[in-house]
Amino acid sequence: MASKTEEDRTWTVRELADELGVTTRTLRFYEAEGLVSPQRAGTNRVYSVRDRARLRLILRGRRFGMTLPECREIVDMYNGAESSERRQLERLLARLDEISVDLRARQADLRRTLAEVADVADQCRSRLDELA
Amino acid sequence: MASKTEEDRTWTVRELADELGVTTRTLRFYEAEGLVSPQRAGTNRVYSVRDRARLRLILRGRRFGMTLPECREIVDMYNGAESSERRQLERLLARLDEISVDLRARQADLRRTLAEVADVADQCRSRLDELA
DNA sequence: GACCTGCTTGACGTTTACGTCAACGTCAAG
DNA sequence: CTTGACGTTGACGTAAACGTCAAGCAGGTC
Repeated sequence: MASKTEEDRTWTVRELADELGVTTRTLRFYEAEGLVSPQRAGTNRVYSVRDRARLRLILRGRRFGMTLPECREIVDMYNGAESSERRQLERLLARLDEISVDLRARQADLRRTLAEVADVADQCRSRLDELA
Repeated sequence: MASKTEEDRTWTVRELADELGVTTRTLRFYEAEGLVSPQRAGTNRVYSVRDRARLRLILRGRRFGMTLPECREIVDMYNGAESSERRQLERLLARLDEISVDLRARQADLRRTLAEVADVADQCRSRLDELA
């Protein structure tokens, strides 16, 4: 029996756009750029759970300042992990390593930034104390 | 005696651009946008240690996907911490709090991303093992 | 004094990532 | 059967963040 769980849920453009916090234009644009390929019900777009997952990945990439081509590279990789070509898998692993190096650098950068922000806040509080 | 340490070092546009990994155009653009205001030796720009610090902050912001206006807000705050107006300091503190909340969210986001990347890498390795 | 190097200021071009119409199809409700 | 609500595809517009000339000055050198 095909269990009809949330796996089968679908979304219209508007529904998904609203949920993801973007406009329908954005979703259509991403499709035109080949970042997602939702099914169609006649002429209308029907987004699947997988489509939604891809889009979430893309949007996260965007929040980190990645360009759309970069985002595409990432999402393409995610479903490339089921590849069966040895060569391909090795390239993927190498790329994943590069990415995680970059992400770790960003983490460190973030930590420093947070420390600095806290520092400035402390200076503020000191000044405020002086004024009291 | 004015100790002539590194505090007094200055840079030309090119020197600083090269060091920061941007073009001179970028530095001039940032100046036109009011993000930095280097001194002049005659007509030529002379960047100070402080200018450099501001620029590093701005560029870090950019790496995190902030817009230039957002970057400006940040750098302006950094030297606004020496303000003496109570009202101003309180506003600053509030804003700093917002920022650190945002940064923490990004941290969490980054952690998730790193975990996922590691996960995909594991899947890759599994597949490679199967192929052996 | 010609030449080169490095700086200057415009001014216009370009790319990215969408926004914003316009014009049209479609399906259920009244 | 018409009226919305929601969808569709172009096509053109736009803001941000620079890139890319062009034209010119300033100072050192051969």
